[in-house]
Amino acid sequence: MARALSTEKRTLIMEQAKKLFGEAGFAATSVSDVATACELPVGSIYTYFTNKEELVRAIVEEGWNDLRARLHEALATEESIEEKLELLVGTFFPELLADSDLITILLSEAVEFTGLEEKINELVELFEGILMPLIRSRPQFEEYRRSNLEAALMVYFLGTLEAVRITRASSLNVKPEDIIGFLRMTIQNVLGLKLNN
Amino acid sequence: MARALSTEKRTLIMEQAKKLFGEAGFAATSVSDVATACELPVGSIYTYFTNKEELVRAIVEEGWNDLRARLHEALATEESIEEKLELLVGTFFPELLADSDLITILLSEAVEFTGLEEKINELVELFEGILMPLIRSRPQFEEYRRSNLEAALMVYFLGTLEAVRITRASSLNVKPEDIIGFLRMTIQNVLGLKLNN
Amino acid sequence: MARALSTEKRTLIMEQAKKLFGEAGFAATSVSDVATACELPVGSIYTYFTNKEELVRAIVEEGWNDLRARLHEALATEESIEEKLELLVGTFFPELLADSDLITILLSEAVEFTGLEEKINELVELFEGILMPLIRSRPQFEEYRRSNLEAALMVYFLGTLEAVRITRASSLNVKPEDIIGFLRMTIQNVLGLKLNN
Amino acid sequence: MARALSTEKRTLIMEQAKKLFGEAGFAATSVSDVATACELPVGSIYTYFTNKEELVRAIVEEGWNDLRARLHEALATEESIEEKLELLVGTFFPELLADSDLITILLSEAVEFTGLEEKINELVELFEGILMPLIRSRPQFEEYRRSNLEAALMVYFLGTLEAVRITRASSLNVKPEDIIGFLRMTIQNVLGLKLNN
DNA sequence: TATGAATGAGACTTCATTCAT
DNA sequence: TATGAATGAAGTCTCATTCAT
Repeated sequence: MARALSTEKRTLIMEQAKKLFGEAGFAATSVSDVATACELPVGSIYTYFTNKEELVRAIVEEGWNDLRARLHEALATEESIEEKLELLVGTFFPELLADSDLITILLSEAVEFTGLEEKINELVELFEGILMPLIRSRPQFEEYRRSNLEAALMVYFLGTLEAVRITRASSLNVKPEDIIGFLRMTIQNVLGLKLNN
Repeated sequence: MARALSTEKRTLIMEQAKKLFGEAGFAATSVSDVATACELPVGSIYTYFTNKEELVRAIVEEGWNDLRARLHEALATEESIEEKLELLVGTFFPELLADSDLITILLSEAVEFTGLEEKINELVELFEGILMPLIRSRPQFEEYRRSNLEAALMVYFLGTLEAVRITRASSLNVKPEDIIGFLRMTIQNVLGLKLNN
Repeated sequence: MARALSTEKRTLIMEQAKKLFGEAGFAATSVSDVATACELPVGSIYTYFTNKEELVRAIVEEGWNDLRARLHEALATEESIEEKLELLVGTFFPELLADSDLITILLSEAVEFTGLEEKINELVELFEGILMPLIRSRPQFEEYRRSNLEAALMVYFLGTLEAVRITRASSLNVKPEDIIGFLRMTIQNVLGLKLNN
Repeated sequence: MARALSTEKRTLIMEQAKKLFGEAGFAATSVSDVATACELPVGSIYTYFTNKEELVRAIVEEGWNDLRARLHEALATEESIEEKLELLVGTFFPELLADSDLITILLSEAVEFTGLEEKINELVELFEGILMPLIRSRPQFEEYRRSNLEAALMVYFLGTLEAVRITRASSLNVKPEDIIGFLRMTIQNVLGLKLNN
């Protein structure tokens, strides 16, 4: 039998590519760059990925699936709205924000191969599902219901991601913790809930 | 005597390039593409701009300066916080959001040539300047002061821009008006101000 | 003891390769394409054939040998010139023309690996052998004898093959039957023989 | 003003490419090979031709157009069928057959980019136009009319071209003159005309 | 100043063949 | 014997920029 496709090699390629795409950008990183970083011949990249696009797609998809899987698993164990929101703000977002390469890739050029749109949609729907009972039960949220909860959630999510990307390689002194802090505060103030960190 | 460089040509180049960069992306648009769109020889691009980078830089800089100039001029005529905020939310942002090419360019790939960071900083500082008196005067905003007003503003601004970019070529049914609506509502609720549209 | 190479597999490979080489061309068909069409691993191709060239060679050689064997066998049972020619025109050529993949391979690119030249020579000699008695016996064929019977036969044979190849994937409404019809008519008119279909 | 596209360079590229495509085949000749033969950088090939396909296309088209133009011009000055046929057989075909690179290219792999089909069609129609009056006037050609004059002409034309191609790099002692001789003899015998060389 | 052909590095990708398993 | 991952040379093409005219 021939050598089996090496999971390690595949992982190595994805790691190195993610780093390079994140740091230098998708367009600015050549397949050769990736190969060099892996100390692998160029051809090998193509035994693991059909082409450059598939490579980004795989990076994003596997990164996101991983995050989502852990989120849904954790979510299943929590009952109250507060606990669920705390999970998002206390665990999911910190994890996501720590992965600035993934964020940069999600946000930049390759939107077409990256499906940012659908990922955001997913989060929006998840959040809506969590918040709906609350919103329905309180008349003062009427306005949110009528107006665009969707727009609001997009702004918060995308703003959070962008803030991390921009902040990253710049002199700005805003840190992921600050952003998480803001999100937590907003949830508490706007929804009138008390999260217990 | 040498003829002066034609302002018209320069403007034409910037317009066409902005359109192409916005629609297809900076990396995916060649200098020749720009020349073709202008019905101008490639060489001409280089008599007006040192290189491709300078061209984006100019597009972003002039677009932004224009926006900023009009904003500051208008701001000078308004006195109250409410009026100033209304100006931002009722005029500045709608104008900015209408320019989806500029937004796409600001946000994508070319961050390095684009100075998104400093533009956001500028807005943040402007906003802080407007809000500071209010925040100082009301103890319940204490929390905002300590925590990250900066982070908050970045999330709102960048989220707004990203939402427009993502929404643009996608099936999402969120529209610029919805986003503006959300911003206005947020200002009113969070700051306890009444904007009169 | 080592298992013998499977004849079935070898045949399968040759069939699929012939189809692909015929349809898409030798250069445009990769060894992997062949393997895929066979639902066989690439390596298998190389246990049956030294390399891609040997594969074409084998396809052509075996296809041709088969045709020739049947022709010679049949020819042995026929006595008269008329019967022999009828065999060629009524059986051999129709069979050959039905195999458009073989024809395409014989004629295209890979002439070097294909030995078209010698195949044509073979046919020419066979034909000359059949016709010589006739030609010698009739003074009006003098001209043919002096001039180039060889050239004539090459034109007829190669023209027939090319016509089938060209006709194949095109809008031309010439069909193999038409070509056979033309050959039969020509034999009758030029040689003054009556073939009885 | 910039340098004008050099006709000489374009011609040089076409000449070298024609030679290489003719000798080694289209697939076996790389664009780099062409560039090297021209002592030109690879990029330059692409300032004169969109891609490799366009290059063959241009070679074939210009070669064929040239031939055709001269043929039609000459044809216009001839009145009788005999003179017209003599022109074809005495001038056009010899010229075409002398250009074995063109013939090889026309016949091999690149049929798709080469339009052999339409070229043959053109010749067939031209010939039919010349012969029709003759055929209509003589009852013994009835058979030709019903059956496939088209098939016949295709076999003669394609056979002629193929014979030259095959003959070319092989040990066969059939020469273009022999083929032309055969064609002339056939015309005289079949049509009962006397061509005066 | 204006032009656009010229350049050549470098991008992505394919593929025949080998060889570890 | 069977497998199919590994390889790396080579192929086609693009493109920012220069510079002869």
